[in-house]
Amino acid sequence: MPELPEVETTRRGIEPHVAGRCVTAVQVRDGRLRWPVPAELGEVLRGQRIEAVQRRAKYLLLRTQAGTLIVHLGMSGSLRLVAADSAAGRHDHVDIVLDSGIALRLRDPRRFGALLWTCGEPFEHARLRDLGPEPLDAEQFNGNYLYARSRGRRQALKNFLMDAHTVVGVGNIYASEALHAAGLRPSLAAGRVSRLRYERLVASVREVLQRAIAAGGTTLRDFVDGDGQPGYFAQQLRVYGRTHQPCPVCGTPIRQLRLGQRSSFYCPRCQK
DNA sequence: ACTGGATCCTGACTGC
DNA sequence: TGCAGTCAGGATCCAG
Repeated sequence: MPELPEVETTRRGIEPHVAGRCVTAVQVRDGRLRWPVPAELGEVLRGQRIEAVQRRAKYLLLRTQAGTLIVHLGMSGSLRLVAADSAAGRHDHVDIVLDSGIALRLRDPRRFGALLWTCGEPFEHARLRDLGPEPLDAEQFNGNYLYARSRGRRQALKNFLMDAHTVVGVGNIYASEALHAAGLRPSLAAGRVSRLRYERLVASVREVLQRAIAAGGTTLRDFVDGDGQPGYFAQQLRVYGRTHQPCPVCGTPIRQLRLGQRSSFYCPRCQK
C-alpha cells in the first residue's frame, strides 16, 4: 500500500488528533507483524504525551519524552482514528488509546507492517539510519546526486529509483508514474542515464509525489487515511495498472514488464 | 559492492 | 462450487 504520499496523508490526518494527547492504554490484539510488537510497548507508552508526529521515508514517528514509536504500514496497513470503544475488525491488530477517548487503530491484513520502539534518537535506529534522502528535499535530492550515485550501476533505472538507499518513499506506483512523466524507460541501465535526464527525473518524482499528496494518496485496495477515507490519486495514474490502455499523452497502448519481481508499466512511445 | 531471487502474510481474482 | 495458481502499495536477507 503506502508509499510516501499515503504515509504523509496519514501523518497529516492523525497529527491534529494525536499530537499533545496522552496515551492511556495500548491494546495489542495480535502482535505478529513484520517483527513482533515489543512486549513492553504498553508499559512504556502508558502515560506518555505524544509530542510530535513526524515522517521519515515511509515510517511514521510518534515522539514522546520516553522514546519514539516507529510505525511502518507495510503493504496493506492503515492507521485510523476511531472511538476507543468501537468494535475492532479481524485485522485491527493494535489500538493506541488516547486521553481524548480516541484510539489510533492499526489495521494490517498482510502483517508486513511494524511497530518499533526506541528510547534513543529514532534517526539512528537500525531501520532508519541508512536511508537515502527525502525526495522532497531539494538540497539532498537532485540531478547531480542521482547522476553521481548511479555511475557504474547496471541495475534497471526503476529498481534504482525504488531502492531506499537511493531515495526514500518512491514505491512501485510512483516509480512507474515518475518515469513516465520524465520520458524515461524503466529498463534503462541506471549507470548510463545522462545528468540532464536525471534532472528531469528528479523534477518528475517531486511533481508526481506532490500531486499525489494533494489528492490524499492512491487507494488501490486497502489504503485509507486517518478518517477512513480513500485517496483519489488513482484517477490520475497515467501508466500504473493500465496495461493495454492508451497512454493519456500519445494514445499508444501501455506495456507491462517485470523488473525485480515487480510489475512495471510504461509507454513505449513517450519513454525512451 | 552490486544484483537478483526468495521470503514473510492474507485476500482477491482468474481459469479449469 | 471448489481448488490451484497468480498477483498485490514493502523491505529484508542471502547467495553469487
